[in-house]
Amino acid sequence: MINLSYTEENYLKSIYHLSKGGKLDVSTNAIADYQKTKAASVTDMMKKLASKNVVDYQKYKGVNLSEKGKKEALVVIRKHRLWEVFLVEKMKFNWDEVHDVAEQLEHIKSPLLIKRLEEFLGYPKYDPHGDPIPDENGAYKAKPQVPINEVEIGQEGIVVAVKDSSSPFLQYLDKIGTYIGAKIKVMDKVNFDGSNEILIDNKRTISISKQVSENILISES
Amino acid sequence: MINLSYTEENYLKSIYHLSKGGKLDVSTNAIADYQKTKAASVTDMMKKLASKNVVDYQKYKGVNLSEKGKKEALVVIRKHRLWEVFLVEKMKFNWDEVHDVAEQLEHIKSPLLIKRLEEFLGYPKYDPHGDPIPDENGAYKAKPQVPINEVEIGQEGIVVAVKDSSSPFLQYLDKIGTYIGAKIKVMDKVNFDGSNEILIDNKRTISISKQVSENILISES
DNA sequence: TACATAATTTAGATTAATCTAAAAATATTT
DNA sequence: AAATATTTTTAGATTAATCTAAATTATGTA
Ligand SMILES: [Mn+2]
Ligand SMILES: [Mn+2]
Ligand SMILES: [Mn+2]
Ligand SMILES: [Mn+2]
Repeated sequence: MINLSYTEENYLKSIYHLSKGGKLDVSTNAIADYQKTKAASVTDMMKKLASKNVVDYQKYKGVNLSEKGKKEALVVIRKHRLWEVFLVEKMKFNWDEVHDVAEQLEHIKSPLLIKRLEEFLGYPKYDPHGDPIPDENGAYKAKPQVPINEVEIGQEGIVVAVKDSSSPFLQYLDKIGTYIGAKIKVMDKVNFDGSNEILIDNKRTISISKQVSENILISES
Repeated sequence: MINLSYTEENYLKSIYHLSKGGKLDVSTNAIADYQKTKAASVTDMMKKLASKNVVDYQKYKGVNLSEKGKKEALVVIRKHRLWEVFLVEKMKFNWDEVHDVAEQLEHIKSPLLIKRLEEFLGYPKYDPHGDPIPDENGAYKAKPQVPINEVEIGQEGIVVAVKDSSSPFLQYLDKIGTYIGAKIKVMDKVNFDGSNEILIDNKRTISISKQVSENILISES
C-alpha cells in the first residue's frame, strides 16, 4: 500500500480503536490523551494524514479514517495480534509480556513474513487476550461477550477476552487463576461498591472489584 | 545496555564490519560510502557516538569502536543473523529474501525474545549465508574459509559461506546449483580474466567469473 | 619544501515529530 | 444572548538525522 512511518501507523491504529472501528468521529484531545502526546502534535499529524488521504479531517470537527486508512490500521492490528500469538505460542512468553514487544514488531514491513507467520501459527482467529485477528482482507469477528459486571447473579460463562491488556491487570488475573477459557459463575453482586463474587472453574470463590469485573469478558452459556 | 536509536545501531554495525571487528580504524568516507550517506552526516554522528562513549573518535583521524560499542554492535549482528535463520528455517524464506527483513528485525528491543528465539532455533552457530552467530557474550568463530579464486587447480572443498549476501548474487548461485554445503572442485583457472572452471557436487562443470569466485568461500579438504 | 589533490569538518538548511504558549473557535452556563 | 469555560489550532522552538556548499586539514608529488 502506501508508505507510512512508524508514527503515522500508530496514529491510524489509535484512531481505529477510539472510533470503534471507524464508526465514530474522534476528537483531537481524545487522540492526545490516548497516545500521551499533546493536542498541538495531533493537529499537525491530522493535517499530514489528511494530505495522504488516510483520514477525513476538518478543523474543529474531529477526524475519522478513510477507507484506505482503515485498511492500513487493520493491517497493523493484524500484525500486532499475530505477533502476540507467536510470542506466547512459540516464544513461551506470558500473556502479560507480549504487548510491548508486539508494539515494535507490528511495524515490520514484509507482507510475505506476515503471510508465512500466519500459516506457521495455524491461522489463529484470536490473540492471547481474546482479541480477534483480522484476515488478509481486514475481516474479523469478535466472540459474543459481556463484561462480568453486566451478568446476572447465578449466570455463568467462559472467559473469552480481557478488555485491559496491561501487565498489572494480567498478572492479577494470573494470581486469581483466571485465564481465557476459564469457567466463571457469578455468585453475588455487592450494590455498595459494584464488586462481584465469582466462582472460578467450580473451584474457588473470590471477590473482584467493579473495575476488574468490567475488564473480564465472558460468553454467557 | 544503553539506549541507542535505530540509526545509531546501524552506524555501530557499519563500523564493526569496516574495522574487521574493531581491529582497524575506519575513515569518515568509508562509512559514508558503506551506508550511502554523506561524509558530513557521518562526522555529525561520530561526535554523537563519541559523546555516548561507544566509539573513539578524533577529528581527521578516523573512528573505532570502544569496548562498549563493540558489544552493542555484536548484539545487533547476533539479532540480525538469528532472525535470518528464523526466516529461512521457520518462515520458508529463500536465503536471498531474508536480509532486508532482518535489517528491520535486528532493531527489535527485547533481550528475552532473542534468548527464546535462539533456543527455539536450536542454538544455531551460522546464519543462512554461512556467517557465524555471536553468542550472548559476543563470542563467535568463523569456519576456516578461502575464496575460490585463491584455491589451486585440483583442490576441492565445501561451500561454507558467501561474502556477498545480495539478492542478485544469491539468485545466481541458486541458478548454478551452488549452496552452503555444496562440494566444489576447481578444475581450471583462466589467467586472462581470472575466471574459474568449477565442478559442483561431482555433477556439473561450469565457468564462474573472477567476481563470483571471490564471493564464494569454501573450506579446503 | 611547496603545490595540488583528496579527505574531513563546519556552517547553514531541511524534514519529521514533538513541545509550550498564545490565539481562535466552539460549547456550556448563567 | 452574554459571559465563561473548554477545545482546538496556530506560531514559534527544539531535537534527530540528513543534506549542500564552503572552509579547513592532511596527503602525495614534483
Ligand atoms: Mn497488544
Ligand atoms: Mn492483544
Ligand atoms: Mn543479512
Ligand atoms: Mn547473513
